[in-house]
Amino acid sequence: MSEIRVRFAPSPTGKVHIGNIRAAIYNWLFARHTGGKFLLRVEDTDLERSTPEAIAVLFDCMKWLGLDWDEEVFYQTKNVKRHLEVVDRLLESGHAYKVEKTSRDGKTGVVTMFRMPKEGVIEFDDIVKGHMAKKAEDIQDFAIVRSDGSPIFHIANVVDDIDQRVTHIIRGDDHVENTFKHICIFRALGAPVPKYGHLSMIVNQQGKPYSKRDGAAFVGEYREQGYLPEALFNYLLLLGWNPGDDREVLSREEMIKLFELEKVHVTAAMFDPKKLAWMNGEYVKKIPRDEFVAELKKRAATLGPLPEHDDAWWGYLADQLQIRTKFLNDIPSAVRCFVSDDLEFDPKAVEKRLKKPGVKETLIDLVGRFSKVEDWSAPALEAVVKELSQGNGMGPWVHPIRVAVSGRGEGIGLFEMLQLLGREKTLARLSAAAETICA
RNA sequence: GGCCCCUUCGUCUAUCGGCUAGGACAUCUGGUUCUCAUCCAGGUAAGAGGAGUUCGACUCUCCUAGGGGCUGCCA
Repeated sequence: MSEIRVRFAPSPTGKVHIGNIRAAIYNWLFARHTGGKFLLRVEDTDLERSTPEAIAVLFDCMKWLGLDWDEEVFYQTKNVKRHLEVVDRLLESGHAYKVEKTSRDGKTGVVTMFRMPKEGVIEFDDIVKGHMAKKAEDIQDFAIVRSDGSPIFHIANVVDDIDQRVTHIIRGDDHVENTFKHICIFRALGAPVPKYGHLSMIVNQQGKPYSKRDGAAFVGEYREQGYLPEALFNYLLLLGWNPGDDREVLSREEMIKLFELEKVHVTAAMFDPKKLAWMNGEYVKKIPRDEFVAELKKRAATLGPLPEHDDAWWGYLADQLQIRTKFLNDIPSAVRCFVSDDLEFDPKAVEKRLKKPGVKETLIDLVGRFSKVEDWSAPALEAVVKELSQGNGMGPWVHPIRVAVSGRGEGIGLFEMLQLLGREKTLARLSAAAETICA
């Protein structure tokens, strides 16, 4: 059997780091591309942090991004007995020994150490970094069982990989040194050594590993901020890989078809929130209209009860809004004027557009003209203002109207806005602004 | 300190010895437009430094500098 089996093996801490999830993405794509299996192993040996809630967060993030896994979830804590059996074998074969040690924090006890070869070179061909070699003498013996009898990462990780029949280990760059050690364990156990691929880190502007101090570092934060999972997925994928041509926005199918581990970059990549934001906008534009309408209603509803409108009305609003929405979280403020009569007036816009001489008269005049419009539609309303402007630009009318009816200086096309608002609200708001706000 | 790895526009990157060094984001200019956004056209901007190999080097080799990782009874 030469079936490819990869795994994502996070320790659940309640948050999923973007660098970590990128490793999951690469593993997943590699498995899907090669027709192999993508396994999930929960390294839950830290009982303090590995709560059911933390594990739920992990599953949730993966589902959100569409990272589905094959076979049952493997829990590391359930394999402790195996880990210790294997350590016994290592002890018997002389590959491990017990010794009394004092730890950094002053605890003294007997730990089990793995005996590293004392000479020779340990080497492997890393799928992304190329040939790697290190003299065995440069690596110290290392602990595999704590003085309290619990297995340590190195042994647990290797034994689990053997038990899960993992063929390719794709993980973070920070594990390269461990890999030299782990290869020695595989060999001592007579187990086949898997292939390795080490992924570079995602770094901040200073070139240091990207952390929460640099901005949103966890998947959940992007979700809360209204990023689309497809955009985050696509962006993270591009941070260290590209299809070899100019394509950047890729469908999941294209990603699977094109992804090759050999083409993953060795160098660390700086996280650029601006490009992620751009990509999010690209994906927002791609949302099918009916889905966007549903999203629109859902988010508009956070402002209060939705006004009664037919599907055509919502569809029209969605058409106007979708191309100028970068983040779904921007929707509430953009639709506030349609959902609520309690407008939030932007002081700057009010100052600039309403508190000017003559504006009051203009608005009152417009109320008169608009009330005579029979067909309350964007083109008809535009015709009214066009006539007033006599080809000199509609700015002097358009801007005050916009602020008067929406409270804001920007938004969807004004006449589309008025059409959506309807005659009654438009006239009422124009009059109200003229009476109470204008100088 | 020791060991391992890395180095093309501000950022993500293309280039697998022929380069007038291409694309995207960001930025700037112009156009469209009632604002914002979209869209369209265009501009600025890069091979860390030094040797070598070669007819020819961003691409290969070496050195230097700079950066990162690891050096736990963490994972």
